[in-house]
Amino acid sequence: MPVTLKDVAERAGVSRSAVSRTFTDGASVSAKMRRKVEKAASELGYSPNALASSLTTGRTKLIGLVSNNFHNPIFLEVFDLFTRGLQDRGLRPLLVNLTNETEPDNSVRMLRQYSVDGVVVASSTLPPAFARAFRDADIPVVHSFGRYSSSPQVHVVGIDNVECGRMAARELVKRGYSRIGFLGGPEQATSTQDRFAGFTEELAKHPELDVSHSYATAYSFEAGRAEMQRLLSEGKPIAEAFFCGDDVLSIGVLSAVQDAGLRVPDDVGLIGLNDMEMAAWENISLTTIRQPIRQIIRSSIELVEATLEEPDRYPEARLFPCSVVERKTLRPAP
Amino acid sequence: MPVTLKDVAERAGVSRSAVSRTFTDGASVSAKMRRKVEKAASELGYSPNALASSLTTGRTKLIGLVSNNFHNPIFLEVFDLFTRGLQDRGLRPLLVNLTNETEPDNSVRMLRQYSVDGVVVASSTLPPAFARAFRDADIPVVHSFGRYSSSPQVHVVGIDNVECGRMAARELVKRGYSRIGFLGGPEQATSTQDRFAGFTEELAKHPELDVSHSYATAYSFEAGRAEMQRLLSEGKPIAEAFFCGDDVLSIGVLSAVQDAGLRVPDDVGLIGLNDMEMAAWENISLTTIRQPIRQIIRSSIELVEATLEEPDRYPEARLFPCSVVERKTLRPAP
DNA sequence: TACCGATTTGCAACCGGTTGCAAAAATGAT
DNA sequence: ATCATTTTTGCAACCGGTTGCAAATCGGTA
Repeated sequence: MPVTLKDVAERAGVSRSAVSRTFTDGASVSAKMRRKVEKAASELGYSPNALASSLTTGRTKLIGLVSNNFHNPIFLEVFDLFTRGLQDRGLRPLLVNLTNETEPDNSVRMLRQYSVDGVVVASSTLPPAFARAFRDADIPVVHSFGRYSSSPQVHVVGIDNVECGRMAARELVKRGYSRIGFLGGPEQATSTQDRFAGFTEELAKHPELDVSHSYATAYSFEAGRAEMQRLLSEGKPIAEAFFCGDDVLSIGVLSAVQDAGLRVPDDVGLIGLNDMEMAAWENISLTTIRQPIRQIIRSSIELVEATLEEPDRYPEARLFPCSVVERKTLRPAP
Repeated sequence: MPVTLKDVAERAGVSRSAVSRTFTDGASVSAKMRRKVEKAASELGYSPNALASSLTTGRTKLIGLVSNNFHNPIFLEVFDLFTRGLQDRGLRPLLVNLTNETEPDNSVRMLRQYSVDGVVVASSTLPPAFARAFRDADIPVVHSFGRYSSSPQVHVVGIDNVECGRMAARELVKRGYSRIGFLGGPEQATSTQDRFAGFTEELAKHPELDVSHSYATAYSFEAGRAEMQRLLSEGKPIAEAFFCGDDVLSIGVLSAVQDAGLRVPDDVGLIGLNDMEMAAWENISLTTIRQPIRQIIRSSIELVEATLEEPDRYPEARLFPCSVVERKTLRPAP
């Protein structure tokens, strides 16, 4: 039913190769030939089959976009930026939802079956081994928001989560809090682990402080809210200020705190991470650490594209600096 | 480099057809043959090339997922449900981000080039003609959240937006508001138009009421906030209660109202539409009309799958009922 | 053992394109 | 007009699979 190369060739009275050449740029076709073919093609409404051509060219222009975070609103922006960015370069995002799955095997097999040119793993929770599985299958891969390592085995683009942990700690210390809490995302998430590591490392310089920590089960509003409710219900006094693993957690925490009749920042201080759109809303006004999402995604796309050209490119880590955005959920420094 | 059918056939000492058959279910292969082939295949790490086979079978299992709403958090859930649902059925979502584009031509061409088996248009703003362009190109299509019509030309799954408009109007009348406002999404969006139509139709029964309307430029927090700020800055008294086109708009409106020092629901009443997760947050507690997202998406997937089997299936509209969820942004009925 | 029908297997053509190579046509110089 | 050179074109093989058909094998029965 659909019109093929052969149909166009017959209509134009030329060989199939001629038609193929007019649709591949850089090929040698005379102006006259091109006109003939284009006329026939447009009369028939022909457009070349990308998958058939991928068989011989070895390029599908498909990029696997693998993520496991479909509950954090920041990821809507992540998907928006990734899909737009890829489209603008003529690449097609094949979306893989990894919810409830932590082994790479299925995704690797599936994306190999579809001959994707490359893969972007967009996740701050999956371990480096996950992205490595793609490289081991000879699929170019970039891990966005992944764990930084001084000797990365795959390309990583993101932030230095350990440094962010330190940054949050310094901010809380500066403001004179003495009972300080870490309320992280899932304990298995690499970003949680790294932020916690930096946080405690920095606070170890201040042994007089009382430091506690706990974990939410996910990077989501509900999980943050539930974890704070649990802390409050234990009856023990909670920390004066918390570094929450992520803005959406912070906002959940905020709602639990307010429900309990406590005031922010007077009774409880909060600092988040991400600077999502909502953090700036008037009735939230979350003090947070800004993660430069747009730059990370742009750079990820550039890197994956470069890796398509040069598959054996030496693994690289690209880190972008974060900074504190001061709003209204931490008390001022004394 | 990657291992092909031929490699496996040679290793197992059988014909290529034999290998092909062991990997297509329903084909005639003896147990002995199957064992031989599977052994060779697993030794070589073979997995069949889905795109090559699509050439002869005519099925790619790719489904185009087309959307233009990457700013409304509800769509993160929409993408989550769609991708999971499609994956569970062995279908692969090829995501198309339509931001800033309203013509279907590019998407149709691109998705035809990739031989998608079907398309889901997930958008409450695009007109029926958009989805029709896919059907005109002989691509099975389902329009999710699209405009209902008594004689649909393509499959539509969603809600009766006109009825939702009526429902909101009845709710506001019931509570005794006399100055009533409609604050919709973009004026071109079909959902905005339909909700407004139902809303005014119902209010026409109460000529004593003072009804006004205005539009935000997008279904987003910022747009809702900006539009309410504009209304407030005009100096004229604003309505006592608003039907906002969508929850995320309502929340933007809410923040502008609170910034202005007004109290909800005492000074201003709000009713939204969607019942997104955030609407239930304690510090928002939005009274809203619940749209059954999960059912709509599940049904859309079932319908698109059915249409793959039966491309000439008669166009169908599937509508799901909505209901008011009462929280704290409307005053109680007198 | 010979014969019959049912299964299983391989051959070869095909899906919709691309591309190396050699033949054909066009171009330019003399 | 001739010839050398460059450009354009078609042939045919190939990409990685599938499938109709006929030949080969199998199992059972007479």
